[in-house]
Amino acid sequence: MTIVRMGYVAMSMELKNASPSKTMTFAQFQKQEDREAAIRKLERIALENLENTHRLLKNNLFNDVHFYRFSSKLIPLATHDELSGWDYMRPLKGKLAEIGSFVKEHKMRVDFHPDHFVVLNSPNNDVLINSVKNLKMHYLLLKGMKLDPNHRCVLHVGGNYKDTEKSLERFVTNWSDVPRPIQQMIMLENDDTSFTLDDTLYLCLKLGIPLVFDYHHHLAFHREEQWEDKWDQVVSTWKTSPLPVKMHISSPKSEDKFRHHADYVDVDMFFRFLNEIKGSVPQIDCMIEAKQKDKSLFTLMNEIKGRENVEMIDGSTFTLL
DNA sequence: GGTCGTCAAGGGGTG
DNA sequence: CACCCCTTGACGACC
Repeated sequence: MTIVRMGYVAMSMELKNASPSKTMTFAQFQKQEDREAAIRKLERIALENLENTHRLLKNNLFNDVHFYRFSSKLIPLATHDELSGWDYMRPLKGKLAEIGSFVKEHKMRVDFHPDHFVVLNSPNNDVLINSVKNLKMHYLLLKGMKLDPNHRCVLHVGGNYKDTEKSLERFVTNWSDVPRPIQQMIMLENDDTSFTLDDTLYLCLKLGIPLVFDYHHHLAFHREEQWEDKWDQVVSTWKTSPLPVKMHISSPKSEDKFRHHADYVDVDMFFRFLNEIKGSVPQIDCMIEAKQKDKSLFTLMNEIKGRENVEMIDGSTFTLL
């Protein structure tokens, strides 16, 4: 028996005018004559993004959804070089605390997926420094929400640079330059071009990092490894985590665009995975990465309802018998 | 009111 | 090395 809890990413296809990712480009910022006024504008945008995030969380509660990935674009230009003196957290404190209490009150799981230019295994030191800076922003956001930052940020391993082994070892070397509190915030995910489940598992076991298994990525990119043989080890990377095992679920757009995410999740593909791991963990949290976001979650739940080895708990959670 | 090029940020692949 | 692609949502210039 395993409890399965579904979540979705950042934005809603059903709630209107609720973007948590509004932005201002650096070009626009520079065009403003009055720098202080331009910074106030950035702050207004960030606050609006947080207000919409709060609306989305309330909407999630209404729809029985308790697992959600925040946008990583909440604060435009937060870590841009030209804005280094800006205390972007100051105007957001109140709203962040409010969001945090809401999350805790309703026992929701929330996390982040920083953008792809956060690369911890880069051979370029500036890239590493900027990556840590960006992760620090995520850390401060979680602290502002008064949430335990442990295992709230999922990352890819990074670049392969045509040498998997060296690139994995560079991850290990660079890892020691990452401050401890930020290390503890991180989870790693197998990707679809550079690092397989085996590669990622090597780092996770060596460095004590939880592994977020992406089933679609694994089908798109693997060597000889069978994921079923590795599953127990994947689960073991979560031993020290206060949170349930997490995975990503999505479906290929088409045969020739296999890596691209489809609008919805293929329920049969999902159950091929679930039936294999059923009973191996008390609970698993599945993050849906589909173009139709929350809409694909609701559609999938409707399809799941009809299956025989399923007992519904609520609109986004079920027991797999 | 709708469409399309552009945007801070990295890396992969091709020629 | 030059160039375009990936991926993402939103902005804003333009029609």
